[in-house]
Amino acid sequence: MNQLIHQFKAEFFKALAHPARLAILEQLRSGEKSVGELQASLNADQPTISQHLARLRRSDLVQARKEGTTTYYAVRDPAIFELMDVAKKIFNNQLVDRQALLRQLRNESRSRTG
Amino acid sequence: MNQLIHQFKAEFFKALAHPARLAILEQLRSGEKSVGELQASLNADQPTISQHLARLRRSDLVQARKEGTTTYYAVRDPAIFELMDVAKKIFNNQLVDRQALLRQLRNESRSRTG
DNA sequence: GCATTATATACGAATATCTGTATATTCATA
DNA sequence: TATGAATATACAGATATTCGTATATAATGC
Repeated sequence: MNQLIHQFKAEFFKALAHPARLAILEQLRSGEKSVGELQASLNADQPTISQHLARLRRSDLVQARKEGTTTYYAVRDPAIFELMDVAKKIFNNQLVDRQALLRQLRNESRSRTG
Repeated sequence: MNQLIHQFKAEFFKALAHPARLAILEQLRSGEKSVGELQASLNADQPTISQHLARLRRSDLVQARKEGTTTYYAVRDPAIFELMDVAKKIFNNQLVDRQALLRQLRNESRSRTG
């Protein structure tokens, strides 16, 4: 595959590569939220939230809708949640693997010493 | 969801957030590859490849298997490919949206001027 | 018009990541 | 044990990201 495509995809993953932005996307699972609502639920300060939202906008992960003075954000493509679910699955698999490894190490040390 | 979890997940996405690393993972779709093979197909220099592989190892995305002096790498969890496929889908959707937008802009300008 | 509320942007310092180059390690083999 | 091949690590300069703070914009009600 093309190097340029990988460049674009890397930008996409960079947009996801921050805890605050993942938290924002998680909040948006239940539908659109205003900046103020996001600010309250993540308890971060306002410019921080706006900056992360700008980053998410830059990669077209979210879209903004203005109503008077408040801006509502929503994810642009619900497939993003699908992506986050697969990521969660990978995460859980890793945890299971490590637990199995720990169990195995415990057993080996028991049979060596006992 | 917990801030610590988001921290871990962000680390995971950071591991994906580089064109060279995406290219490596793409190569590993067809099975394990040695460092030399990866180096050849991505045509990057050897320390670069090893460093990116180290980053992928750090997030447990790949596993290494040594055979004599060569190291073979493989993805640890095939769900990673599932993740990359979903990312590709999101990408394609974005492209479709932009094309539709362009078409719409063209039509509007035609009906205004013609 | 003025104050207020909600959100966005600017900017610099701190920190993290990347890139290239040099060097180290590990293994096989003569 | 000296050599070469394959891979890994160290490190420094360049670049990018983050974080906090200050300021700007935009809409609303008085």
